[in-house]
Amino acid sequence: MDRTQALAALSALANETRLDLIRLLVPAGPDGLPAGEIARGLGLSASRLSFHLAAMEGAGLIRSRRASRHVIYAACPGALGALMAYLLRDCCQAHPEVQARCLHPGDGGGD
Amino acid sequence: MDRTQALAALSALANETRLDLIRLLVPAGPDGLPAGEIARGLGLSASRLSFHLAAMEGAGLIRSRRASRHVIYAACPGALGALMAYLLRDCCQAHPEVQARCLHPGDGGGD
DNA sequence: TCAACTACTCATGAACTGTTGAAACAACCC
DNA sequence: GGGTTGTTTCAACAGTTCATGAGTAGTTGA
Repeated sequence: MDRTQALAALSALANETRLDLIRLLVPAGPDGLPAGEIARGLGLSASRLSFHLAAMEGAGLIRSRRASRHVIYAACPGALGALMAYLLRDCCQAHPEVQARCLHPGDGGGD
Repeated sequence: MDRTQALAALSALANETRLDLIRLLVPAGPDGLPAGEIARGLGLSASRLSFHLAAMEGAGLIRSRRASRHVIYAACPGALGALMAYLLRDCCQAHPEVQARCLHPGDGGGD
């Protein structure tokens, strides 16, 4: 993942609705969920959901496929992991405290 | 780290200038760097730098202290780690593929 | 006190983001 | 074909973000 992709992914995630979207899609796994079900699950209008899904897909964090009249969306766990790897390694140069706090969030004081 | 803090941190990081800022400040460690040196290092005007520093500090990703006529800024590695822990655990529910790609970015195919 | 230095604040305008509702498109069933 | 369901696109609007430049405030040494 390069800087441009990381910025796109961060921009995509920096939104409450889209964070909810990830939280819903990640556990759904590769089978994903149809747009209508996502809209009902999050209480969003169709056009609003479509806007946010497009933003997420444009950033490479989710992917879509058509299944008859439904469009199924699924998270791309690899892209999410790659973003975190970018933040950890490229941005923070694998700083030990960042890494420790990331892996063991309960430890240590508040920074 | 709760959702509101995570959104603030993601919004702060979703900007090229501020990503550069982190990249500069993390290796500088707890000693940090004075604003003027950061401005020279990144080639930013004083007001533009101040705007972005305030955004980062508001999100809790950096902290400042006054040292005579200088203001010194330093990264908060704990906050960066906490953001990643939030993404990994709360958002992705510690999804194994996300975690694996985060820790071993070289492995596996493109997602 | 003054000048020099360092950093911040503020107003402005351009560009971007996100919500809404209407319209359009696509696939299905009768 | 006509109606129904599922989804996307579009235009309009409000709100936010960001770059710029001018002005302001705090610190230091003469």
